[in-house]
Amino acid sequence: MRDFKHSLPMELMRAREAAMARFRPMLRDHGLTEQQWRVIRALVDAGGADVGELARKSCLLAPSLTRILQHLESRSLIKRTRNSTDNRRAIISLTARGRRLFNKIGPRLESLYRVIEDEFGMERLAALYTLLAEFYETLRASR
Amino acid sequence: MRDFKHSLPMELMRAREAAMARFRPMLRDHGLTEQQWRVIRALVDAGGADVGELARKSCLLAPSLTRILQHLESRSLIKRTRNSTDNRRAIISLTARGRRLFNKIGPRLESLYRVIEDEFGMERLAALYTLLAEFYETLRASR
DNA sequence: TGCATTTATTTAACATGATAAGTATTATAG
DNA sequence: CTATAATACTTATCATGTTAAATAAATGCA
Repeated sequence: MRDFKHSLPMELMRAREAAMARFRPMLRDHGLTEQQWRVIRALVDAGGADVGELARKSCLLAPSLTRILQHLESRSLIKRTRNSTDNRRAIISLTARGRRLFNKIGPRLESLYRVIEDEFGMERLAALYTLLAEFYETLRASR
Repeated sequence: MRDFKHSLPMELMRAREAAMARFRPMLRDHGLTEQQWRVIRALVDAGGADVGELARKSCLLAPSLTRILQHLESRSLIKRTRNSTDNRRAIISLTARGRRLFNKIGPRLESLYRVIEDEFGMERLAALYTLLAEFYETLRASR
């Protein structure tokens, strides 16, 4: 049997964890989890979205997102609007406070990211991105 | 700012999730989570280890591992022994039942893994492994 | 020896991951 | 129209992720 150390899901996890270890402390300093940050960032990117779209963009399962949105709403970082044509959908968007928080944290995370770029090299990083995207698409396509 | 879709941690997570989606149903059929399986597999690989070593090999945080070991022990899949020279350490090993479960599930997961190899290609898979390992080492080294 | 320090593991508290089931609203076949 | 199915969330439940603190045993050193 293939060596345990070469389990692909575990290698992907270790790589991800190595990266997140760089970002997590700063998010924590601002009272955010990495998942909460993903939601905020997805909202900046989309500028308002329903829960389903947000779940896809932030790679979160719907039940997790429900809880996260409750947290973010209680901190007044997001707000909910009703879609008048479809009352099942709740349209989520950032509050001014949410945008301010993004503007404060975003650049700092970007600079941490650039450190990784420098250490690992842009070319190899680009190669990694490409392989990851291809891997994802390959497995999705043949599902 | 860099496009949200190109967040490295998220790409790593998506790729991992795409792979795990193939494996998880079969593990679930046998009442195992992916983390429980990682522990069992690490124990087969090591043939008995203390909790710290097991945490490293299975990429689990100690508190998670503590709970997982309680579950596995209650199902009689693992057993604990005391290390006579250091009473802090608990030596964990598989029971006969644990080994039987591994022998039943292991080959089936292997064949699922080979499907992925076929779909994505051994060469690209090897390239991905290499990049992931290098990425992990790079970030670890400069921590 | 005696005691502060380190190491190994567990417990606690809160947040998310994963699956199934529930609820409300919209779409659709008959 | 209207019963029924599909859609969009939400709730519930159990397991794990993450951090901090607690516990207990081993080590180091005055």
